[in-house]
Amino acid sequence: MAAVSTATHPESLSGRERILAAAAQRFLAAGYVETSLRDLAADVGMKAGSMYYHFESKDALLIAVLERGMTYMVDAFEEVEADVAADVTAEQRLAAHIAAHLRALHDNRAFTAGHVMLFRTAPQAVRSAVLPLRDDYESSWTALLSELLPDRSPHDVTMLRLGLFGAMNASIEWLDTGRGTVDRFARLVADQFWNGVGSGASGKGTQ
Amino acid sequence: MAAVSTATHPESLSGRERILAAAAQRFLAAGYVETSLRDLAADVGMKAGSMYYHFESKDALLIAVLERGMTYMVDAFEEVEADVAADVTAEQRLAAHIAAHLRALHDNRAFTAGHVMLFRTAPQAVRSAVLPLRDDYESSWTALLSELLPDRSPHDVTMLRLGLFGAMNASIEWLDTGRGTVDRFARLVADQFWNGVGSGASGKGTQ
DNA sequence: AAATCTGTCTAACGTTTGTTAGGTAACGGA
DNA sequence: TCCGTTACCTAACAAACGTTAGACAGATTT
Repeated sequence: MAAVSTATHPESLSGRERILAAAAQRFLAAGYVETSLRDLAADVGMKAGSMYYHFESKDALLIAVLERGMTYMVDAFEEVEADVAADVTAEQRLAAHIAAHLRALHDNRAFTAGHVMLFRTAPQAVRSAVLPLRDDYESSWTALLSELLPDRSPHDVTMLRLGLFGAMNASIEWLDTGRGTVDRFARLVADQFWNGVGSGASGKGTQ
Repeated sequence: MAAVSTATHPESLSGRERILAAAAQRFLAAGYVETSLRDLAADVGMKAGSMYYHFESKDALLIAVLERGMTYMVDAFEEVEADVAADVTAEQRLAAHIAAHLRALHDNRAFTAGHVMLFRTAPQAVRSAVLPLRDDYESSWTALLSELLPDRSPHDVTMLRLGLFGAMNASIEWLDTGRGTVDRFARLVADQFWNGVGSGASGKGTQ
């Protein structure tokens, strides 16, 4: 499990943690290149040069942010696998994972959403540094979906996973944070993904 | 630095068009800020200053790219509405729109995918310039889904649309271009969205 | 032939950027 | 008391950026 929630007591954190939290927020809001180290330093009450005591470069700072973001996601996935009862249906198990993914995404928005938004355009060196963790998470999901959908080809499973990721991850662009909202969207996605939207009866039963 | 392969007949296009095409490609591949006007000029065999004869600023160039991208999408939508037969089922009509969206997305990848990837992080002035066109497209889809899913609340319809957009648009990050691949993914998305993935019979009937 | 328009180039400007070298105050252990 | 470590600051560096003004060749128009 990773570090503490930075949201509450910013002044009690070490310099390194404060930089990390501010960086995640600014990177997500404004993008990596458009965030200057001078602005970032001002956020935590430092001067730009001082941050090189904590991070060896701007790229290293981004790597730390992206890695923490992905760690949150991996932890959330494993937690569900550990907690889920043995007798749940496939639909329930999938719904639990969808809810966990979306909660992790919005709870530590700066880091996790940062990862989703920034990975693609990050410098090559940064991408390959973060890739292993990312691959871990993706293959966890692939394994899960393969197990739940035994009749589907591996190729279909991959595409379904990518489609599901797209639907969930895009929510960071429009979904207002708030547990109620996130959980509601999670139920909608899970129901839609499993039962579709066309059948007259939309599984509102689990309300 | 290496020059980018410009579309088909680069030398037959006007200077303005060549700049536009190269900009769309570079913006998508590398991002807006990380693309310099000097690199861009080199792509079309010019010097940076010369491009100010065609565009009044870098922002104006981005606006032109984003607007063209969204225009492609709007056109694709209207074309389906015009062509679709009167007696098709709701599922078929939706499938046609999904296929059209995905085809438009991948056919003019530089512009349309550019729009999807770049809008969120574009400078405020750019975003508000492109917003009207974007809103047009989104409300077309909202209207369509409301009509196809009369039992759903407007709020659910909006969320379903956003989820569907997320699933489709994320494909520009991983789907290898190629008509066959795109159409196959379109069928998968349409079937999954309408019928879900849980029912033992996965509507492979339309193969 | 003269004048105008078109499309490009050169050369520079002011600004901002990531990064580094060297300094300094506070503090804890020997 | 001396020493080393921790955590910051100051000041500067070279490079890259968007943008502009002015010049210039070729075509087109008058």
